[in-house]
Amino acid sequence: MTGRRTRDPEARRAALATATMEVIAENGVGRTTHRAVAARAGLPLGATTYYFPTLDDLIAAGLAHATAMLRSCLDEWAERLRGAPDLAATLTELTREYLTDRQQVRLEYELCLAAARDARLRPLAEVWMRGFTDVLEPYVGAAAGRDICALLDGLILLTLTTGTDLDEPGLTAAIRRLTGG
Amino acid sequence: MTGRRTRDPEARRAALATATMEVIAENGVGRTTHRAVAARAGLPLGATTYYFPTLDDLIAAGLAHATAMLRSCLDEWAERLRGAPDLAATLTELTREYLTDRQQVRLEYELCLAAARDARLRPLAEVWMRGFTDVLEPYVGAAAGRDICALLDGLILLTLTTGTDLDEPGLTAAIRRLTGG
DNA sequence: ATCATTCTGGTACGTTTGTACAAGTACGAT
DNA sequence: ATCGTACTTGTACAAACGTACCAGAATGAT
Repeated sequence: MTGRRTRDPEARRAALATATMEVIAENGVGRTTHRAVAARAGLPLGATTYYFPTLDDLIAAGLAHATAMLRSCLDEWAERLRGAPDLAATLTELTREYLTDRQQVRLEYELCLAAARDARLRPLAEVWMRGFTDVLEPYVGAAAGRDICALLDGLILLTLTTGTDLDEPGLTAAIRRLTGG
Repeated sequence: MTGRRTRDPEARRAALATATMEVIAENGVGRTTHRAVAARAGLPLGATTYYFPTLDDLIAAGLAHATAMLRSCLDEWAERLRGAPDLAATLTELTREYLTDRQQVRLEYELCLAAARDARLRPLAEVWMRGFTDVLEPYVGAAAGRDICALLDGLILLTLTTGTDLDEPGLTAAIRRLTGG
């Protein structure tokens, strides 16, 4: 606790990671540049290379920050599911809420695609992929958990690419079927 | 049928679209450049801007070419399903085969993400999204068709990002559950 | 107070980028 | 044969790129 004002390296590092995440969500990994990140963070260009030697490092930091957000999102989901009387209905509602921030949703798929192309990023992508099935597992078992996760991912992708809305009753029914109900 | 040898504008246009598709699959939409496409097509740089005024046009042509391939892929799937005794098992087998070419799979998700970012590309993405559910609809109905499509998309994404193999028996069982069997 | 260290911010470099263009070549119509 | 049009290709250029670097300011240790 030093009460700094002018200098705060950790805050800068975090600000750069956040800004990178936002640029990735907006422009995609492939169009993420030092200058765009610096501008969004309100920091000079040199700050990006000072804290992250290469562009790949910067992007990895942005994606890591994104997975940290996803993880906290998962924690919230886990808690909401804990006391839920109707698992399928609750999952549907959570999905609906998740879809309100399309920027964030795009980010998730940017992460997946980046991990598909660069194996070093796979641990990050698995936080989301495996993390969600782990949340579901106690309720429905490992197999159904993975299936439901896949179903949600696919439906989210569908609404994202077609710009349509989620068919909530249909989703609830599908989840029930997958749980063997 | 003119038997040209030296000049063939349509062949060049097609070669550029194909090359663009390949570059997108390898590097992603965001890292697709005129020069990379020209090099892969074995054509001079100027050819890219002659046939496609801007980079966006070139990329759109590459994605359109990709959807054309996806459509023919869908046709093949439709035919294989037509005489299949066991729908779920056949779909699992088709998915397994589809996953052998990861480059092509990545391309599909590049298309989805590009469509999510640029509404003008949505008609292309819908060829795949809706096309597959249309193939399934006669067998399982519209709702289950969409759910199975989503399930497959999600599982394909999972295997793509984690680098793992498909759980074939699990997929077959999940499809059976979604069809109400 | 001094000093080594760490952080800051601006500038600079060589490369790669999208796009424009001009000079030249092939081809269909006449 | 010739002529206009369509195609070809190499080159050019300004902008943006990743990265390197340096002079200085702030900081903690002494």
